[in-house]
Amino acid sequence: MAIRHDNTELSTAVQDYAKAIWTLAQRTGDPVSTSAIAERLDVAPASASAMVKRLESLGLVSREPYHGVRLTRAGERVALEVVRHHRLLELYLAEALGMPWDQVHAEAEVLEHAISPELSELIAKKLGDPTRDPHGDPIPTRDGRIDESPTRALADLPDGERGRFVRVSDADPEMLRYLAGRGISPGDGFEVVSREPFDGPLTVRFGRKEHVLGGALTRAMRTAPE
Amino acid sequence: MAIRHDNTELSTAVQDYAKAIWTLAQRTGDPVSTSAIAERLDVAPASASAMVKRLESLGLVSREPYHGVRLTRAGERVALEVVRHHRLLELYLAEALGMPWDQVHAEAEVLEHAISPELSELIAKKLGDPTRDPHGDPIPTRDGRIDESPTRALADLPDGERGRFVRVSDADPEMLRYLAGRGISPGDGFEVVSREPFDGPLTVRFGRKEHVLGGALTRAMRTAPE
DNA sequence: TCCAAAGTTGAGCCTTGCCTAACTTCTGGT
DNA sequence: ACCAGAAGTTAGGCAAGGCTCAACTTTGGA
Repeated sequence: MAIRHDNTELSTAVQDYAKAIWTLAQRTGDPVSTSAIAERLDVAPASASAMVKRLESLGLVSREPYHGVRLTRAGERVALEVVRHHRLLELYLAEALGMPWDQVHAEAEVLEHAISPELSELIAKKLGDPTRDPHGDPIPTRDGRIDESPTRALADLPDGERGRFVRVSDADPEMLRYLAGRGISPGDGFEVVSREPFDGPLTVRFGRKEHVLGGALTRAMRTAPE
Repeated sequence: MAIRHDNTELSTAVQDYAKAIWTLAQRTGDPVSTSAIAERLDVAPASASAMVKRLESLGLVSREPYHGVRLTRAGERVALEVVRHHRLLELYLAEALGMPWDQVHAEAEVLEHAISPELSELIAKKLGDPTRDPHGDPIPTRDGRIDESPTRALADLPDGERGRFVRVSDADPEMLRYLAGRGISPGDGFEVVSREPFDGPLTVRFGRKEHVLGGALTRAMRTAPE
């Protein structure tokens, strides 16, 4: 039985499902529910159910009917390869080609399915085999490993807590623009100065400057201990 | 009636048909036959016939049943955009990323359908808005113009003729490797020293060195007057 | 003028990916 | 311990995209 080492024969839909399942499994490690997949990919639950069966027949997931789905090692490799492509591309487009940050995600979303493994390695080499993309997300290695130290949402930190802002979702260009406009980037240290009650804004100091940041934003911003 | 300025909504098959028709029309300018398209794309004539009707309904070709097909201006724009993408990508992959020449074509064949107009312009800018790709093929401009000065096959030149080797088909990696290995590149001047009869090899001088080149090769090598 | 080659049409197949509707299974609150 | 509602699955279907073969029509050169 041949083991698949190349995603090129998998439809982009299949790759997207693998990626979605991987992402959803990230937080908890638990099996991923059909409805979560359906919601994330914006399809009907029945469609997700059917596609998941397809992935199973491809050996990419193991499935316990009614109890969710997990990626097999093969499925994880597929997902990590897509994620690696995506993050390398984001970094490359922004850094080597000067593409505006808020366009980078959409472009990578398409190209991640189109580039060959060879090209992705050339890009990685050109970038000096980076381990993080511009959003602070870790880049899986060629052989399917990834640094997944857990992070906490900025919104969940108590007053006075210090930490390092490590990453922010790449899916919302607005946030990127907003943070970039304020000079805040992944890697920066910070201290939570104060928080308003009832999901109110946080006041956070980055370097010398204090910023007042709203709820949606501080929930998207992930932090690590200093 | 909206004029389409973006290929992204056209399937890659449609784009490939437009490109094929454009390429086939290059030599003669005459309408392109169904069988020529079918052969080039390696499908049955009936398939090509059907697809061509689809292109017609998209306004990309005008068709005279039984008498071939021509690209409309809109169709030509589509084809030229794909060709521009392809050639920019080839150049970029080879030059900026150091991808081996013989892989460049296959990679570009896929990516030409995936990159956004924005990315293609960033690439063009990075390359200094080049007018020729590594094979010597002219690169269409953003607005759909292309330098199409006619060329002659090296094989067709008489003894003693001088000229400039301007381009070679990018479809055959073998030829590229072979020529590169001998230090012959598009742009080089040459003189035909002698030719053997019955489709025999040509002896051609490039700079100081004389090379003996076979029929298939010298038919693929296009030349311009010095 | 006639016939072979080229082109077209018709019928159909297969894959992908999605949907809705109806059914089944699970789960938590009483 | 039960059962209602939530979550998941199956069944049936549809539309688009591309392709095939077989049979028919048109064309154009000998």
